[in-house]
Amino acid sequence: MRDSADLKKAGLKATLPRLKILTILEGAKERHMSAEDVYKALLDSGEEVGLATVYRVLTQFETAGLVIRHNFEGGRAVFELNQGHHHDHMVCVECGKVFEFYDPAIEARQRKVAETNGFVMEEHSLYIYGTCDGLKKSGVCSKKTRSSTLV
Amino acid sequence: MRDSADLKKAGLKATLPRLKILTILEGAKERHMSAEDVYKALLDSGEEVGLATVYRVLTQFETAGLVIRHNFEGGRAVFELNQGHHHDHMVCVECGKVFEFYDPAIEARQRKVAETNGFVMEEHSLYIYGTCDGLKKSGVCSKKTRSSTLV
DNA sequence: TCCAAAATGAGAATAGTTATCGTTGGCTTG
DNA sequence: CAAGCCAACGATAACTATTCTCATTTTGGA
Repeated sequence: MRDSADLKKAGLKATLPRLKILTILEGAKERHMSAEDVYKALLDSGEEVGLATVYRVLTQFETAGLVIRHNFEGGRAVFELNQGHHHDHMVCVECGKVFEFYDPAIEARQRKVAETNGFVMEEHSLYIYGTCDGLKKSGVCSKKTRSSTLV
Repeated sequence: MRDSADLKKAGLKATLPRLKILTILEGAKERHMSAEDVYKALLDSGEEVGLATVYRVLTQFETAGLVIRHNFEGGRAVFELNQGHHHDHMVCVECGKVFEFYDPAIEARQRKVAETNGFVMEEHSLYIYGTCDGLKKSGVCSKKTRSSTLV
């Protein structure tokens, strides 16, 4: 559970809007939210926070390492709390759900490729797009209209 | 060298704007161009093509499999001619240059991960962001202001 | 050559995001 | 505990990338 101490540690004042946004990110059922999603969640819980502030704070959180920004297909950025352990993503193009995975072999090969080419890797992103058919059978994929949810 | 035959094979009329755009994509020094880049290149070579047409045609080319669209960090889409052989990308955050690579082991592991999780993979994208220090020594990295070129 | 259908170009419209600026609030000092 | 400074906020304007609209022009076949 993050609180004002985490904000101060990140060099940010512990203001009300920042704490509220942090709370939303922690309590959300979907770990990956767009700025708009966070804004709507705030409104739904009766909080008065401007959209501009949401964008501003999310960017500050990203800079501070508290959240990670993703640019999935579609041009809309999504954010997730940085839980410390790196992982990659599989995005279902049918239902828009995002699944996380970690593969040591892939990580190792990426470092190898960068090194071999004299490239100093700062970060990397790997997204697998497809349909969660197998998962769908178990009720996970709710089959919304394609690309309506995927951002 | 692509020509009107390739367009017809893709189910597209061989119109002048389409041929011009194809020519630009083939002749460009940078294989990865944004719609704006293509538009400017057309103007520079004295061609009269509207920006809307560039966007429209690039999307049609993508659908037809002639080009591949990438969403690098920064929210701007870039396009490259589809040369048939799949590859991933390393993007230099200093000079904006894009390097391509192909690693069979990574490809195999990705398929494995998708399969293991009951996920039917349609496509995937792997981007490594960093600095081409080693390459820079050999004069490849021109060290422009950071992120001005990277899109 | 003629025509219908498809494509184009100019500009309006949209979506997502960032910048501006007067007001508010957190926090330190007295 | 009050005062004040500066960072942060909220509303909204501005911006960037992209798509849509629609009147005009091309393309490719009859």
